Amino acid sequence: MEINERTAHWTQTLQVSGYRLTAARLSVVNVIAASQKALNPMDAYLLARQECPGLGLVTVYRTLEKLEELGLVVRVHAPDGCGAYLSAAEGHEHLIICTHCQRAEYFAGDDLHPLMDRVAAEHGYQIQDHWLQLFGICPECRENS
Amino acid sequence: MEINERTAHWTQTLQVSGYRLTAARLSVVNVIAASQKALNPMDAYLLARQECPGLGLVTVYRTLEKLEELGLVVRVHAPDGCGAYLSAAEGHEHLIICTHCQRAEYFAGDDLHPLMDRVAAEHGYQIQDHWLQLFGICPECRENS
DNA sequence: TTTATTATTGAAAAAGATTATCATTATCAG
DNA sequence: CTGATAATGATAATCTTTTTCAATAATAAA
Repeated sequence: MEINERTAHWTQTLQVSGYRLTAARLSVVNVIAASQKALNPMDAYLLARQECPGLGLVTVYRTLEKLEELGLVVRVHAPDGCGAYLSAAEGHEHLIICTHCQRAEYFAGDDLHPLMDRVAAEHGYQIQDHWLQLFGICPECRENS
Repeated sequence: MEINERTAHWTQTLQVSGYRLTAARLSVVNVIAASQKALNPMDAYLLARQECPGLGLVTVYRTLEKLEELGLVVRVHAPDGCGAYLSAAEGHEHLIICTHCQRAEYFAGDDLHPLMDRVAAEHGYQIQDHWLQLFGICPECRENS
């Protein structure tokens, strides 16, 4: 999705959901929607402050919470931290994350449902969700090292 | 692996690695090695205190850190928390975790290497690691609800 | 066994990250 | 414009994890 399209979608969703469009909130929306990298609250705070100088870190936390609740962003879990956020995928996709710079991309994987059904049957679990994530070094970071 | 076999293996590995075998450390080893569930430091602390009453929470953190460094336990990441530890699998396997009770089991999945190679090629990432985790309700928790 | 070395311990404090409180401000419907 | 109130940012409070440090206990050497 185009960045402008994404920010438009997010602001509209916020508005439709009864949330107000404030300068602080929009600065966080812009930063996250435009980022190719998973950002933690402090990252997002430092970037968004360039657009909204008075911004408080607490507002970043609150905005991320709302965006997640609306399904617009997802929290990214990685070996070195679990507090970063990324624009949500369209449809369910899997993630590949750069362990150097947190650049993340979605990919459409194999259909895991046969596997999930098999494991569910063999172990007796009722499966609710799954994660498939790859970790590695992105092309850009490979060059810079 | 049998629990006794596992604790023997862990204590031996600790010793061979130059670590001392203390009552506090062994109580944590016993608790984690015997647990079917992923335990966070506080869980492990409360259980291990039954065997070693004077135990301090800090020692649990330190012991888990060493066990992880030796590859004997792994840190489990889940939507509701990323600080729990589980006995490591023998060989690389994937995880299925109960979102109610943290019971976790390993399973041998499909070979993901073809997928990983494809994604690596398409996105230009040099892949280092991957996670495949399923989340659901274990048989026991299903009965109790 | 006894002793010396030093890794380990637990308590307390510190640091970091996240959440709650609250008076002030700003958005938006009317 | 104006009023209702959602949202803000500063501060404080929580919670988790790490650091510090003197006392203790495990191990190797005598």
